[in-house]
Formats: sequence, structure tokens, C-alpha cells
Amino acid sequence: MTQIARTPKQIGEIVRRRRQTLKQTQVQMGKQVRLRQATISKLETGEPGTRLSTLFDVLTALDLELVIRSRSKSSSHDIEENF
Amino acid sequence: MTQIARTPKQIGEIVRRRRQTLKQTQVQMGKQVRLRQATISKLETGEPGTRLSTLFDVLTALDLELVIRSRSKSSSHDIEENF
DNA sequence: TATGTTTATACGCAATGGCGCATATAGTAT
DNA sequence: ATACTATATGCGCCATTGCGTATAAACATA
Repeated sequence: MTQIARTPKQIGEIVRRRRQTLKQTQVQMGKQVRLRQATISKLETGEPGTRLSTLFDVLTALDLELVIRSRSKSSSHDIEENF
Repeated sequence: MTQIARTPKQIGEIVRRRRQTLKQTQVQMGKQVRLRQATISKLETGEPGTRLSTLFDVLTALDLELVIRSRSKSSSHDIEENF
């Protein structure tokens, strides 16, 4: 599982999909990392002002990690090596 | 080039290294994406409150992209397939 | 339809970002 | 040491977060 995000909105979508895959509600997730349901909601809807710390908290709860790489990873976009 | 970041501080380090590789100053970068030098500085030093939008702006200037993936990409951590 | 659950919004509040602008501090030379 | 460049900090300002709390709106599903 590997997804590129170029905007806060895309991050939100990724987070939401993942959360749903894990069959959690925003409330449950919020509890795990001490964030309000409302905060999760805003992140998922793509608020550009969301704080980095908030994102990391959420990624933790979802067992996801953030990777930075050069853009010229010439886009096997969705395919993505799965190992 | 692929780097995992688990904290705002690590993001900052990655950004700084990349900027230096590109031989740019914070001022120059700031101009490209309309951010103050001070703002870049804070991001690079790992301010957890930095906004998602700011991060994306900077990544754009550095020609980097952000990837979200499952944590269990069982750690070829530093090695990393190069492209 | 009606009930229950989940997500989006709202209010007031304290805290902080990012702005312009300016300056101090650090780093790199000569 | 001096001069120059680059980065970190500071101030006042306005905007927005995330908080607690509460409610509204959207989704299910009986």
C-alpha cells in the first residue's frame, strides 16, 4: 500500500480510506491518539491548516508511515512495487 | 531517494538536506512558493505546528513528493529500492 | 417512518502559525 | 578580526487550529 499525496485533500482521502478499512470510527481513532472527533473530521476533509503533529498522530493510529521522496520516481503511481 | 519521517523534526531534516543539495537558501525557496524565510526556518527546525499546506508548498519547491504507506513495509529502511 | 450511529458544524477560549518587518546569531569566508 | 551571507528570533497583527461541549446533518437499518 503506497499512496502519493500532493495536497491536504488527498491526505485526507487516504486517511479516511485507511480508517474505514480498519473499520474504525473517527471517535475511536481520536481516543487512541487523544484528538477530538472534530479534529479527525477536519483532517479527513482536507483542511490545509491541519498541523503536522496532528497528521503524525493520526498516521500512528492507522499504522501508516510518511515517506518523502523525489518527485521523479517516475510514477508507477498506483501500481507500486509491493514488497 | 526515499526517506521515512515519523516526526516533524525528521521532516525538517529531510527538507533541509534536500534544500542544501539543491544549493538553495531559505530566502530563495521562500520566494518560489511565497513563504517567509522565517517560516521555512521553523519548518526545518521541526515545528510540530507547521501547517500541512506549508509543507506541501515546500515540497513543491524542492521537487519532492509525499507518500503514505503502511508501516509494515518491513524496513529496508535505508537501503530503499532506488526507483 | 423512526431509531441509532457516524460525521460535520458551531461557540468561546487559549495557543500558535504565518505575515511584514527588523534584528540577532551563526557560519563562511577573506 | 572583518565583512558577508545565511539562519534563527522577535514584535504586533490577524487568521486558524485544537480544545471542551454541544448540536445538526447525513447515513444506516430495523
